[in-house]
Amino acid sequence: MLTSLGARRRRVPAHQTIFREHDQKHEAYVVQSGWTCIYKMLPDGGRQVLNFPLPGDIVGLYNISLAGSQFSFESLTDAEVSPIPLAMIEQASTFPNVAQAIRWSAARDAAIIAEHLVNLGRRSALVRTAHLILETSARLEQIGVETVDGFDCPLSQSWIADALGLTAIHLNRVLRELREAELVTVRVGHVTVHDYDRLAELAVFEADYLEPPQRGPRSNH
Amino acid sequence: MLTSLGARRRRVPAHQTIFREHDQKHEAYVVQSGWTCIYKMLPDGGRQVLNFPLPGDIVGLYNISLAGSQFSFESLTDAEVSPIPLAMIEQASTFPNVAQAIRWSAARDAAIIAEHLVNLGRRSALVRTAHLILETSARLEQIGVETVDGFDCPLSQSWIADALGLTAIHLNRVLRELREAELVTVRVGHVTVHDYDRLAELAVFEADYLEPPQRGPRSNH
DNA sequence: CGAAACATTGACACGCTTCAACAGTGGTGG
DNA sequence: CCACCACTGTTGAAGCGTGTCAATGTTTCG
Repeated sequence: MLTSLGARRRRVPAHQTIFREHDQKHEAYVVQSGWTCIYKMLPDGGRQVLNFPLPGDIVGLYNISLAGSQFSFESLTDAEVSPIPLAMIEQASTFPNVAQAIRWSAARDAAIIAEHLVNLGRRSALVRTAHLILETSARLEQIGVETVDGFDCPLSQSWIADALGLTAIHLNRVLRELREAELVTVRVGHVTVHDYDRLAELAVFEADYLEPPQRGPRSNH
Repeated sequence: MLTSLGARRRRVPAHQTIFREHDQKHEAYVVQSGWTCIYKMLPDGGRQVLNFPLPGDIVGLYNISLAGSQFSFESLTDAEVSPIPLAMIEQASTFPNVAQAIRWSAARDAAIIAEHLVNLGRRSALVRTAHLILETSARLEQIGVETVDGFDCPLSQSWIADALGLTAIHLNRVLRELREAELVTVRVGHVTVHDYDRLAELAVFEADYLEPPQRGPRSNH
């Protein structure tokens, strides 16, 4: 598991920046506990959240290949992260398991961000809000969180809105609509899913892009 | 150079699908010539373009780490692509130069798609159209195309609109606006840049995310 | 307790989509 | 060779989804 990559653990209080856009080359991190966020700021003060990395996710893998970081990384709750030495990534090949784990993580991140792109480009506010909720639910389930009727979620409406490319005000209205349709209720620290099936139908949600590759019969080669 | 990765070259006529979303595990490709496109389709017929891979770009690197492809890959013009054997990617570590090149390509792709996410989430239609034009110009310049006053560009307004999350109709109006502001003219096969500086100012365009890492003094480690 | 962050609601404006119509262009087959 | 068709581009009018501005309630936390 990737969570075993980091020998050191660093405790990070809530709402602290771990690295910032345009920072010089530096380490990658594995999130060990807590909720975090990667985002880009615009000159006009706008903010676009790229993803909410959860425990087990690697952040900043590509910082080592670019001149500087392309986004900021911040804790949303109290969290723990483990720095991954640059050398381990550049020489990951000598540890095939590590190399495989890193490739899988990178592939999954790319798939998530691509899905977010589809979300912003081609889905209505209602549908993409539903989609993000379901994606988050599926990711939590993958790391062992019980999500049958919902899940604890520390995200404020501002953060969710910044991930969905909406204003917080409009997101609030969208959440009301989802609540009044008895699909899902998003409250301070908790998301309650009332009707998973109808929610998934609304969001046209397919979780396949989050799943690890099949361990079954290998393809031809 | 990555363009030397592929021993075989495959000619592909315009508007041909090279691989499709949900296809089983298969090879990655290096684009050798021509314009191509990666996109995802929605059940309602909507289409979101993720990127327009150009010569030198690697496509489908992550297909090998996921159960199936997450997007479709198609030629927009007559093109040439070189398949990269799966084995070469999985054992890239034994060829440090190849491993480094692949990491760099993956990092750049991630940076481009993240920038597209910001584009869709937080910029107006006018600004993000300008941004895409400038990004394309910068990428062409990197591969040796002369772009001082513009560049040849086979993209139809439909394709551009599907990359920007707009309708083709609205994109048409946006292009008219850019033309009437004497910033840039987008025509059938050619983009003419009238005033690069004002266009870059409008788009708040910073090309740093496209640049290779500095070869200068290394950071501390 | 007080302050700051977060959530909620209303009214209004505007950007983008939708629907509809038509022109230009290139390719194809009769 | 030309008529036709599919695709692309262009324009107008109207509707609606989302943003903006403003105000108030609510929760959290020092």
